Amino acid sequence: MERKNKAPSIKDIAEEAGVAISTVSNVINKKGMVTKKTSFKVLKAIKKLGYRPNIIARSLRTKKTKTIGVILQDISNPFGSHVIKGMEEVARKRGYVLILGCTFYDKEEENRQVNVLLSQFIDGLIFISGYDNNSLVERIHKKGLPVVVADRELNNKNIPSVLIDNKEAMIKAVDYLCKFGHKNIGYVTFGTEGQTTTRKRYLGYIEGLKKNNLPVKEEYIIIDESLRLKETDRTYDVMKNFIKGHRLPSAFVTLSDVNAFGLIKALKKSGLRVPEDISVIGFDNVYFSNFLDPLLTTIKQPKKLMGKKAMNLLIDIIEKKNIDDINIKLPTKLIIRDSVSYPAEDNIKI
Amino acid sequence: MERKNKAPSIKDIAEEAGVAISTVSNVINKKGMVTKKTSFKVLKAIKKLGYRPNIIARSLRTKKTKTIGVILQDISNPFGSHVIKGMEEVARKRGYVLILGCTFYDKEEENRQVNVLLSQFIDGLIFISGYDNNSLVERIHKKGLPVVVADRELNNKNIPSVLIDNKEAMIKAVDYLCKFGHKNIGYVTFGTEGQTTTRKRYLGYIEGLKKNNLPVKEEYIIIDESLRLKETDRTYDVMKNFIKGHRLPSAFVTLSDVNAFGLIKALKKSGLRVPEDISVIGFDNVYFSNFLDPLLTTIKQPKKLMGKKAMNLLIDIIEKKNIDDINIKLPTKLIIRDSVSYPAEDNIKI
DNA sequence: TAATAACATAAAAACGTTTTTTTAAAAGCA
DNA sequence: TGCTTTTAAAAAAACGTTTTTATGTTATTA
Repeated sequence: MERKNKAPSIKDIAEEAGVAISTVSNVINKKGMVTKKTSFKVLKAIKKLGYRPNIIARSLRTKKTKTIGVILQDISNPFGSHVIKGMEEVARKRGYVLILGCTFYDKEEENRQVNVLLSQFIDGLIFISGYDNNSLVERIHKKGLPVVVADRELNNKNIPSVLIDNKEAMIKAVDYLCKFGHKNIGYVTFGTEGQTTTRKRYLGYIEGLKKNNLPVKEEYIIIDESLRLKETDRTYDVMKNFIKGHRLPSAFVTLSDVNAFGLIKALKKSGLRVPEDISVIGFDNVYFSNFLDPLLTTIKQPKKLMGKKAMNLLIDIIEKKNIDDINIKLPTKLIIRDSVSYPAEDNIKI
Repeated sequence: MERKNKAPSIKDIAEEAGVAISTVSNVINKKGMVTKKTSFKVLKAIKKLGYRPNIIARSLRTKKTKTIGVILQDISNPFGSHVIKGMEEVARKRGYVLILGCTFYDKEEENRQVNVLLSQFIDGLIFISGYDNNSLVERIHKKGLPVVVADRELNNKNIPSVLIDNKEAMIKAVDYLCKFGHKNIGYVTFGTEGQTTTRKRYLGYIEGLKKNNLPVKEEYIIIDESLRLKETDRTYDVMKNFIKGHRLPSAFVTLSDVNAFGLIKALKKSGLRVPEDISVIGFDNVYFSNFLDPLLTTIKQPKKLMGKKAMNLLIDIIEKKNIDDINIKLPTKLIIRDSVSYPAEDNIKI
């Protein structure tokens, strides 16, 4: 009397409807020729048994999984989470599913993740803001797996990408400070190599100074690898320390908003006012930039849009749609708020 | 002369090594009996051809996909992204892969997502902070698919869950304000029904007042459904508006930190000081709570831990490990910073 | 030494689809 | 009518694994 409660298969439907398996398949996929009458019978059986195609079996046969892998460094970072948000939205709407892998800034982990995902499991891969592991991405690309790189500049223009112009954006930031008459502009970053974003932004900072006929002063450039991980916390610690005993510039540019947050906290705790004593400008326009005190002046990156564009591009490639440009460049914008003002008397020292 | 560049299959390995397919399988899975010698031959062939098992085919046979679905409302929310971070970490370490679905607070979307994931595709499902769609989760549970609910209280204690005690936590917040002598304590939330978190926290607020012999004053309770989406922005707008023309309490409790951020901005823009004029207490201990001005006093939720616990619980269930308790309760903690002080003269009105 | 047990491997079946091939019936045409 | 073409459906093959069953050695035992 007992009955196995297995999910019905296409075979069960075929039996129930009294037709062949292939006919059921044809009905499901609207392929081949099948009369209204048989189609109806099949549809009825499907409904009756509550049948759902097994996507694993389907994938095995079609070699398509409708699954897209996304590898990024840290999902809890506000930049990353907004990019993912855009990706997820597009994937879902286009019938794909998104699988997420975080590398936590670990190069080995990046390799491992790629290997996991590459096991003939995903239809395509998006790399977002990993290391400049050109060889890794190129290996995948050569293998024939559709891949898109987001927020990272590759030399190989054959690899599809979605980017902003980090250098140009950073020049904008420096220009803006110069308009206020700042002559001593510091820079806070966790590195100038490794990732194209950090490198290009640093280059933009340097070029911005040159463009405005300002000398590069090493003493105002803080490069600290340890900021990478707990970005805001560490920036606070490092800058708190830096502030005592160092000459300070009249303004700081930071690699990203989260660094700016830490910097501003450090400045305030040291008795300095922002922007009256020191101006600060961020990068990213993270949501909370607009709730800090002072509201943070920053460079806006279209985070969610970047995610959407990257996902659309990838799926277009997977589905062999016509594509005009595989290297998409997104605009940035200076968001003027309250953290920049005129320089105080030159070069404060506590 | 042309050669198909297909990935090698187990069959190719068998041929290369001169053994049967089943033997190769046994070597790969360390099952059955196979001599060192054959094993070596097989391993050599695997290496030579760069063979990797096709997980789709494996899944079809074993009925295990090593894939876990996670449904949450919004990945860009700092609470959600930290929970996911914890989940991803555990999943990865235990050999699973995480697929992500966002519902954006849309009940229909929630249903759709579940249906997508349920197509015999995932080994288990984690629901985090969705609507009180008891029936939905129970349907899944009854179907036999391992499921864990995080950050949401269900009546049915047979369904595994990982939670905090929202009510008790909120009472702590009210208690703390009362210790400072606050008699008029307001509450800001986007709803008191729908999600258990919002309901329980509201109940905690009410019970906290009672416990401290304070009357519930409707005039100080702001419930605004629109806060749900752009939480901080909307809270700012709504509270900015509320502040003019209303009597204000001497302190506010908020549903979550992101609401507190908006509230504080609104208070400041209205010329009020926090905490000198009005005290504010948040909920979540989002990373940026520690960089606001003033640093936000708040209730800490172990976000990442919640993600880890939920994922571990789910995988334990999937792998039929021994489990002592399927309803895990995580501790909360009051984090004392700078946004709470003694009440100013009673009841400010601008 | 012959029967049996243990071991190592091979062969075949199964998972649930899609795709290709085959078959049978109906329709079209000279 | 008899032959070809078209149409609809069935049957079989294939996808790449794991699992079950079968087979042939070698070792063990009486």
